[in-house]
Amino acid sequence: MKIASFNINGIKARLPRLKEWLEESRPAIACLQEIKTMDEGFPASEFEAIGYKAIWHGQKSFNGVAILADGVQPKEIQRGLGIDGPKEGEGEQARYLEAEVSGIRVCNLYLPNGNPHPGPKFDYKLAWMEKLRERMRAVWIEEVPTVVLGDYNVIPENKDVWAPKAMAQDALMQPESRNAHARLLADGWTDAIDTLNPRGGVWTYWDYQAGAWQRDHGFRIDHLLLSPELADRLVAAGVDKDHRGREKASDHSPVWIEIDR
DNA sequence: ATGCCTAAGCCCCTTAGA
Repeated sequence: MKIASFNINGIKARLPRLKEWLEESRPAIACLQEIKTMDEGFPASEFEAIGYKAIWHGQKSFNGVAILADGVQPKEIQRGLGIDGPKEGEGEQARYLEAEVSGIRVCNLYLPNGNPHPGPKFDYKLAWMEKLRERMRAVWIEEVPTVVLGDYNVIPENKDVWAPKAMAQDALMQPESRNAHARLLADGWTDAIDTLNPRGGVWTYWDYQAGAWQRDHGFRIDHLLLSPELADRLVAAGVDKDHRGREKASDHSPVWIEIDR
């Protein structure tokens, strides 16, 4: 059974590519980030037509997350983490959606980028990570097979970026960001890609600018963290790298795990 | 030191991304 995460950077602009990927790789569960549409604009019928049922949490212009499942309706558990955005009075951003699908708890997230650093957006990122940790701890004690996946916007270690020096000032790899991420792992969660690729050098994102894709200047910021109940069933993990090189591609590639049963 | 590139909005420039 394949479970995937894909930051698609706009569901309207990406729809042909997204459907192509779903039909080619046929994940049982597909979590999307940055759908960049309000709830009304979500193309649910397009996914129904190829056998996927969905739940989604949209927002105007930015952010937005969705969970698709092959032939079954995801059962929503929670949306949002109860934390307001960094601008005065904007309310909560659409960055978190949790569901149960086929006996698996699926927590789909789009973590704040946090640039520029330092500043209110960086503070928001760190506060969001604390909220996420609280939620992960609450799910952990339920002892259900759980995957917490999505665009974490954190480069965990120097082996996860093409040139640490080039990114040194970026919010994605500040010590505070890394420490907050390390605390999640220290709670016991298993980073699926890292466990199977301990030497690093695996990228999930390549910038649109400066020929980053052609030069393979990427980094790893999309992660799948597994609870012990699911880590025991992990058989493979990978990145659908070739999708980054296609026409009208997202700047992220899909990442996935294969689990037993 | 800066732009590089892309998506969306209410719109031919700004905001946001990472």
